Amino acid sequence: MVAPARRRRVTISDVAKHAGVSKAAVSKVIRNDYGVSDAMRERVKRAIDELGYRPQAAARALRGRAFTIGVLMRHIGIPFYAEIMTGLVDQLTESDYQAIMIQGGTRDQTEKRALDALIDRQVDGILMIAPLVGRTQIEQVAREIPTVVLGRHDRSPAYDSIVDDDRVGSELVMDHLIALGHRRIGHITFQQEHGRAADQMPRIRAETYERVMRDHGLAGEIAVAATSYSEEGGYDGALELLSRSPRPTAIFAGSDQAALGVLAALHEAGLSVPGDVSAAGYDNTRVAAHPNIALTTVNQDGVVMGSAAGRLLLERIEGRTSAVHFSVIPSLVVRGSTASPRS
Amino acid sequence: MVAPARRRRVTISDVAKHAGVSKAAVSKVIRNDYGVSDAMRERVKRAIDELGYRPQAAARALRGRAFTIGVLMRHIGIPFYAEIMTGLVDQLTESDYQAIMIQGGTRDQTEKRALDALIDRQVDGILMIAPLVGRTQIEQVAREIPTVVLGRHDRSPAYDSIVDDDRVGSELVMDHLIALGHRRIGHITFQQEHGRAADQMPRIRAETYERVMRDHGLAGEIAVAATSYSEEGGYDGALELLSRSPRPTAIFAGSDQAALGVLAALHEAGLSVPGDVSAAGYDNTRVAAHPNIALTTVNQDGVVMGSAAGRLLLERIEGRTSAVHFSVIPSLVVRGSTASPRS
DNA sequence: GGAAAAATGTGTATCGGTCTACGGAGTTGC
DNA sequence: GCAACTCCGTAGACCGATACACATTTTTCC
Repeated sequence: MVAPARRRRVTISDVAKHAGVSKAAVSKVIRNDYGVSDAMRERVKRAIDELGYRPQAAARALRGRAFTIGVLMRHIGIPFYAEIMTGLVDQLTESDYQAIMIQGGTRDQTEKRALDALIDRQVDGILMIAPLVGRTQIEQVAREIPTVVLGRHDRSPAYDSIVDDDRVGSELVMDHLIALGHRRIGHITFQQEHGRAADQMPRIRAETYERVMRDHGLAGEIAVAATSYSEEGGYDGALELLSRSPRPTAIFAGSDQAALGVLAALHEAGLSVPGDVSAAGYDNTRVAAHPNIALTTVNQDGVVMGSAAGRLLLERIEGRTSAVHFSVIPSLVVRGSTASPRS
Repeated sequence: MVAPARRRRVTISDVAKHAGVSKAAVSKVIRNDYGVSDAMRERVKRAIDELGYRPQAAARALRGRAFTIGVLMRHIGIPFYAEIMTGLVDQLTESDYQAIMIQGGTRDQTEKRALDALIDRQVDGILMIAPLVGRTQIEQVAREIPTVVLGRHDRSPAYDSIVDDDRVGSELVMDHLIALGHRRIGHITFQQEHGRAADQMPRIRAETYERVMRDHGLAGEIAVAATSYSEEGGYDGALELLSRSPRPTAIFAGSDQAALGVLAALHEAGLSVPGDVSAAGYDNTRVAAHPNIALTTVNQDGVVMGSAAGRLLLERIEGRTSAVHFSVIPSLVVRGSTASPRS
């Protein structure tokens, strides 16, 4: 058994010595800086290969860039976030930047801690996915680090934002249900913990639901259960809505997760879908397509959103200061969970 | 509109000046080092609070520790990984360490790149979740950085490992199916790309399946479809198994994802579950519990595994060099997707 | 052919922490 | 009362890169 022998990592000095040039020259080659002859480049590159040198991010960060993009998300395991990451990673793969992720959790405080952790690690850019913290806090961060916010409808000159057009998406669902002949349509929304949530996505979906109802003269039929976008939230919300009399003939859940809870509640109540009650969600998560679920839902292209986020971040890192707001138009995916109500 | 005015971050020197002490003293207080009087500690802590100082990880990393744990995973959006992270974060929350995640993707090469990215970022410890790279490569990493591997059955003195006992889990499923009276039981496994996969989890599950079949005198009924653990893999594998004549009365898929594909294939083929064919999975993912799916599966406690990973990493960082191998005993969750075959 | 300009390479301060070595004050022991 | 020891605080080298200033060589242009 060999002793641990934790041998020292190869540094830029080693490369310089091995190539017989200065540290500065090596650094220039690495960064593709101006003032390097072809011969020098060749020579240094060979030395780098021979020694297997890779620059140390911490040292670079201290002086220049860390070549790191930080992604703040509530939790991994959310299928839609995975799509976003796919787009982001795809976009960054051409560049020298690497994406790292950190979980913010569902509480203001833990999210703040995670955000600080990213800042302390000197990331060059931050992508916040549906952050909880207030707008002023985001702006404060954005003043120091290029920032892109995904999934919030408040705009700011300090950062870029990417949203799905939740008004359009919600209208698609509602128009579909109403065209099928539904009138008693319930909605399940997410009751945020803190602050003025007016700009947040659940609020937009809920408001659009109410507006469409009113536009069709169904103001009296409006029924909103304010729970959460989780499966439990959908379950509880469905129970609440089903307890009304007469009960709704359709339920529009603000997220697919919640819609899964709705389906579970309907199943337990012995109600058939879509025979007794139609159900629709939002997000077009993977599982919604499964034939045992077959959920009508709204598709927002997470991959496109993620790759846009990557592009915007790189632009900002390169120096852009004007804010860009990017909106993705969603589409309706009709499946077996919706049909005309029994007359 | 105010100019960007990107003001300089508060550094340890600022704190030292503000408190009227040396940098070294501040550093000692931060690190809880020996040789600090109560008065000094008090004074420095107040200065830190007043200035809102937070140490910069890059600078710390260069000389000491980065207080960062890196987690390498194939992809986020896998529900079981989310459980692991919950356990890990929970364990680390007491410490000063932060977990960051990075996606390795499904190819050897991209995973290597992600792993290098973590190393370049000077993480103090690495958790590899079901890594693709070979054992020798892992050992090479582990020689330099405390490493815990989750989900691989090969052991090494160089790193700690955490596994679900896949033999036990697979036996639970198989014993259950056989007790119900099934004899023609098919299995869907994951055909790894590279190398000797003997120590990898899919292989263990497949081997256990075959062993149990043989033990019950069913060697002639063994039918394995080698596709992948994804939903597509399950779908394709199910089609392959169902094309046999006579067709199997039960399918044991190596993962819940694959089992979802099996259910989809059965649905499309017009076969009822569990009437015509029983189906079982492995992982007890969230969706398996949904009444529309109701999948019999194996539960492995991801939270426990994640928190164990955190504990082991912290221990190694503190200096432990002996290897620890942690095994979690899974349990069977019986749901509606399995029943006795029609006689 | 010589001055100006451009190209190329090097020396070294610097980023923000950590950590070792050391100095001075206070305590203990005999 | 003096040596030995402990305790507390500071100075300054150092980690591994970047980037600025500058020296030297080469090219360009009349």
